[in-house]
Amino acid sequence: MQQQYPFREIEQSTQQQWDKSNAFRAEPDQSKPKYYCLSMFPYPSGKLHMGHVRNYTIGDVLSRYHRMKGFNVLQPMGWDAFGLPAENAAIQNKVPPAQWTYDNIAYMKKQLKSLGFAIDWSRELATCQPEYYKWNQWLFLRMLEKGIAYKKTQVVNWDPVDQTVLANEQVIDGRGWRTGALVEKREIPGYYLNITGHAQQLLDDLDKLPGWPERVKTMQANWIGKSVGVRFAFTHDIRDNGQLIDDGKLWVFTTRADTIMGVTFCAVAAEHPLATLAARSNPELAAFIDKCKQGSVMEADIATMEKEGMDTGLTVTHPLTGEQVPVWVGNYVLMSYGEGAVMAVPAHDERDFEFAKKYGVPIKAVIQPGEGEREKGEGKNHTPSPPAGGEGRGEGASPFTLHPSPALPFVEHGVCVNSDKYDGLNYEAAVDAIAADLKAKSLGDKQVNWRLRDWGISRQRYWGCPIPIIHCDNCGDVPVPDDQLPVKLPEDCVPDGSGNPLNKREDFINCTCPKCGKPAKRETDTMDTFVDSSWYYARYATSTAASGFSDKAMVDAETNHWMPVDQYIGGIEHAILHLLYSRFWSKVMRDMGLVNYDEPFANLLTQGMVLNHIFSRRTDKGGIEYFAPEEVELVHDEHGKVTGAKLLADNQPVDFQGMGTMSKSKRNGVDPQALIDQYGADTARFFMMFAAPPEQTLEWSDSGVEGSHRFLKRVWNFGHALSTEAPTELPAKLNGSLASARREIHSTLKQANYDLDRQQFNTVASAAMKMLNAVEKVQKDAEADWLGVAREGFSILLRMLSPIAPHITQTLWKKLGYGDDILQATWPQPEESALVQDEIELVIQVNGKLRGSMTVARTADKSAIESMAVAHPSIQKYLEGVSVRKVIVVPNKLVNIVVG
RNA sequence: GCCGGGAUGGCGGAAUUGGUAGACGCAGCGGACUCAAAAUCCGCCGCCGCGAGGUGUGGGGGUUCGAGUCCCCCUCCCGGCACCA
Repeated sequence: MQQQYPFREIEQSTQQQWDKSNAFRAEPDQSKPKYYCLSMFPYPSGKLHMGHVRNYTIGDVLSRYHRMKGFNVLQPMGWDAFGLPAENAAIQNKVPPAQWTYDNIAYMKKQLKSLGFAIDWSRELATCQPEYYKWNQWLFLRMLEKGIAYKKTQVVNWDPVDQTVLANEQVIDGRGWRTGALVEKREIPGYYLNITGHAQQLLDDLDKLPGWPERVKTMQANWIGKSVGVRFAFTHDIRDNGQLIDDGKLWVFTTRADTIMGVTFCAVAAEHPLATLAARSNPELAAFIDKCKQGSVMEADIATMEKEGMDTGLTVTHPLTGEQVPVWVGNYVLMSYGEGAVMAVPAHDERDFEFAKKYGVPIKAVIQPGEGEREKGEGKNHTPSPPAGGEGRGEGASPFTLHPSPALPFVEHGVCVNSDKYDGLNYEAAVDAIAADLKAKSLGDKQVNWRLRDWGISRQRYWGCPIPIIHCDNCGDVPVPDDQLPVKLPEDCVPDGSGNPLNKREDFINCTCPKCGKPAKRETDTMDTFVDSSWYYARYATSTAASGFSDKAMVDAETNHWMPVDQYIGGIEHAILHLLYSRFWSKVMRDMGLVNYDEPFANLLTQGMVLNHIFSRRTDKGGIEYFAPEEVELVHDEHGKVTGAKLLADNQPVDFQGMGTMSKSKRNGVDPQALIDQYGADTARFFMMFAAPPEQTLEWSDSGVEGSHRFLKRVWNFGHALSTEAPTELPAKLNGSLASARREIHSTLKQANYDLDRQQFNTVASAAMKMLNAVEKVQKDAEADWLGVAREGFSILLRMLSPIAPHITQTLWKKLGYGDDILQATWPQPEESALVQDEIELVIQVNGKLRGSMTVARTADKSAIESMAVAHPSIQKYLEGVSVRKVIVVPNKLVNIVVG
C-alpha cells in the first residue's frame, strides 16, 4: 500500500522547526567564507506573483546549496514599501497608504514563509519605516554639504497621470515609464544628485564586474554614453531686437573634428534659438518646426524616418576657414543632446550625406583611407575601423594601394586631404591640431560629452521619504539638523487624487527655522523611490545583534563584513536604473568613508520572465476578448501535436496568440497561492527550477507542475518504502549490475555538481529525477545487497534535491535516520572509485557514421582497440571492397574507421 | 537602422574542450491492474521506410577522420537602444 505524500503537514512542521531554531539567522563567522545572497526586494503590491516565486526560489537554491557547501550564508528580505500604487489604492479604497502597505507586507510575508525560504527574518526592513528612511535623509544632507546634491529649477518631465516629475530615465519614448502617459514639459524646482560626476567611474568600474551578464554591462555603458570630441563655435552677428543671440556663437559638438574642413552646412534642432528667430519671419519654416516638435519619437519609426530639413536663410562663419556656412533646421538634431546643433559634413557622415543629397547641399570630401586602411565593403557597408593601435592591419591585408576616391560617404577614420595645413594628418593628429587651433582662437576645445544626466530625486508625492529641508523667508532653504532626523512622514493621510496631501497638513508643514528660529515651512516633496532601493542591501548587512538595526549609524563594520553581495538576483528590467543608482550610491558612501567596497554586487543573475499561453477571440464589436488558460482546452491530432484550442464553455475555437508575460489584461496569470495550496511549496519550487534555466523565460505548464508533483510523490513513496527496511551499510564489494547502478548515481551527482556551480538548475532537477529512476530500479531488481546501494543513493538524492525541495528532503532525511537536520549534512561528492568501469562500451564509426559498438576492457590499449574494431562483425559489410586508411581512437568514447 | 542573444522532436528543454544528437520531463500511443474510472505501474515514441536502410539540430557553403558545437554568407525570432553629432 502506498503512503500518501502529506505535503501540507510536512511543509508546515518543517517551517515551524526552522522558525523555532532560528535556523537561518546569520551572524558573521570568521571561520567560514561568507556568502551574501540577495534577491531584489518586492514592492508590497498585495500578493506574490509568479515572478517573485521564481526569483526567490533561485536565490534560495543558491543560499541553501552554499550553506551545505560550508559557506556562512546571509539571505535577507525586506520591502520596497514607498511608491505610487499605495496612493492609488488609497484613492480607491480610502485607506491610508501606510495601512494598505503594512497589511500587504503582512500577507506577503506569510506567503514567503509558506514557500520555505531560508531567510534571516531578523533583518527584515521596509523602506517606509522612519528607522530606515532617516538614513536617506541623513545621507542626502551629507551630499548637500559636499555639493553632490543641489537644487535647481529645470524643465522637467511631468507625468500628467501620476501628477509627478519623472527622471529622464523614467521617460520611455516620450511617455511615463509607469503610466505610459504622454509626458509634458514643466518648470519646477527640485533636488538633483550629481551622478554625472561619477560617470567615468561608473563606466570604468564595469570592468570590475566579471560576474555580471555582458548585456547588462553594455546597457549601462550605453546609458552612460561617453563620447569624446571637440566643442567649438561658429561665429555670427545674428541679432534679435538688437541683442546678439548666444553672444554671437553657434556652439556644436563633434566626435569628428578631423572633418571640420568638410563642413558645408550646420543643422540646428527645432527648439534652437536661431531656428526660433528665423521662424518668426518665415511661416513656412515655423510650420516645419512645429512638425518637427510633434514628430514621432518611437525608435523604430525614427530609424527609418526620412531626414528632413529647411534652410533658415541664416549663415554663420566657419571658425577656421572664415567661410559662410548656411544654417538649416534638421529633424534629426536633438535639442536635449550636446548643444542642440551640429556641424554637417556630408562626405563623411551618413545622415548628413543623405540630407545633402536630398536638398542639393554641396559635398566636400576631406578624408581618404589612410595607409594600410582598406575600404571595407561597397558603398554603404561601413564596418567600424579596427581598434586604435592596430594600424589597420587586417588579416591578409594586401600591400597598400591608392584609394583616390572612396565611395561617399566615407565614415571611417583616414587621412585628411583638401584640408590645407591639416593635409596628411591622421585622425588623432588632426583632432589634436584642430582643437589646438580652435582653442587659440577661444572658439573651442576638446570635450567629453555624456548622455547620462544628473538624477532628479524630487517627487511631488505623498508616500515617499520626506526631503529634509525647511524653507525660511529669512534664511532660504535650510537643511534639517541631524538631531531632528528623521523628518517623519505622517502615516494617516489619505490622498484623494488632487496632488500631494502633505500640502494640506499644517502640522507637518509648519515648523521653526533651525537657523533663525522664526516660523518656517517644511519641504513637502518626497524622494524618488529609487533612492530607497539604492542602499537597502547595505542596511541588511549591518549588525542586528543588539536588538534590530542601529539608530546611531547608517551602516557599520558588519556591513563591510558581508558586502559586497556575492549573488544578486532579479529581473532584467532593472538592468539600468536600479543597478546604476545603487552603484552610484555605493561610490558616494565609499567616498564618505562609510563603506569600503567599490561595487555593491559582485555577481548578478537576471532571471527570465514567467510566460503563459494567451487565448483570445475577436468580439462582434471588433474588440479582443481574452480567456484564461483554464477556460480553454487544447485540441491535438493523433501524434499529440496541438492543432488548435477551444473554449470549454461553448466548445467553439479560440485563437492561440502564443506565449506572453503573465498579466491581468491578457488574463493569463496564475496565482502562486493556488499552486501552493494545491501542490505545496516543494512542487512549486521544483517546477520553477525544472522548467527552464534561470536566465531564460519560463513557460507555464499545468501538466509540467503535475509532473513535478508526481516526481515528489515518487520520492516520498520510495522513502517510505526504504524506511520499512532495516538500515544496511554499503557492502565492500558489489556485483556488476549494482556497481553499474552505483556508477550511474555517482556520475549523475558529478554532473549535477557541475551544473549547480554554473547555475543551471533545470538539469540539477533532471539529475534528481534520473537518480530516483536509478534507485527505484535497484529496489525493483532486489538483488542481494540492493539496500546498501539504494540507501546510499537515496541519501545523495535527498541532499542534492534539498536546496530545491527542502521540506520533503528534510522530513525523509530524518525519517530514514540519515541525521536530524539535512541543513547540517555535508554536500555529497562523487566517489572516484564508484565511477571507474572495468569494461567500457565504445562506439564504432565508419567514416564518421555510427555502425556499431563493442565492449572493451578499461586497460585495453589503442592498437588492441583498433584491431578489435576492424574485426568487429557488425561492421564487416562496410569494409568490403574498400581499404582502411586509418583508425582514430577517442579514449572512452569511440573508434572511427576511415575507409576509402 | 545599430548593438546584444537566439533558432535542436508534437511541447519545455539536454548535449563541459568538436566525438553515440534528442538526457530529464510533458503530451501522445499501446499494455497491466480495475466491474469501470481515477491513481499507479510497464512498454513505445525525431522524420521517411514493411525492412535493410536513409535522413535529421533555421537555410546555403567551408574546415575536419568526425560539426548542434568552429569559419563565411543568408533568413527569421526575441531583447536593448541613442538620428548622440
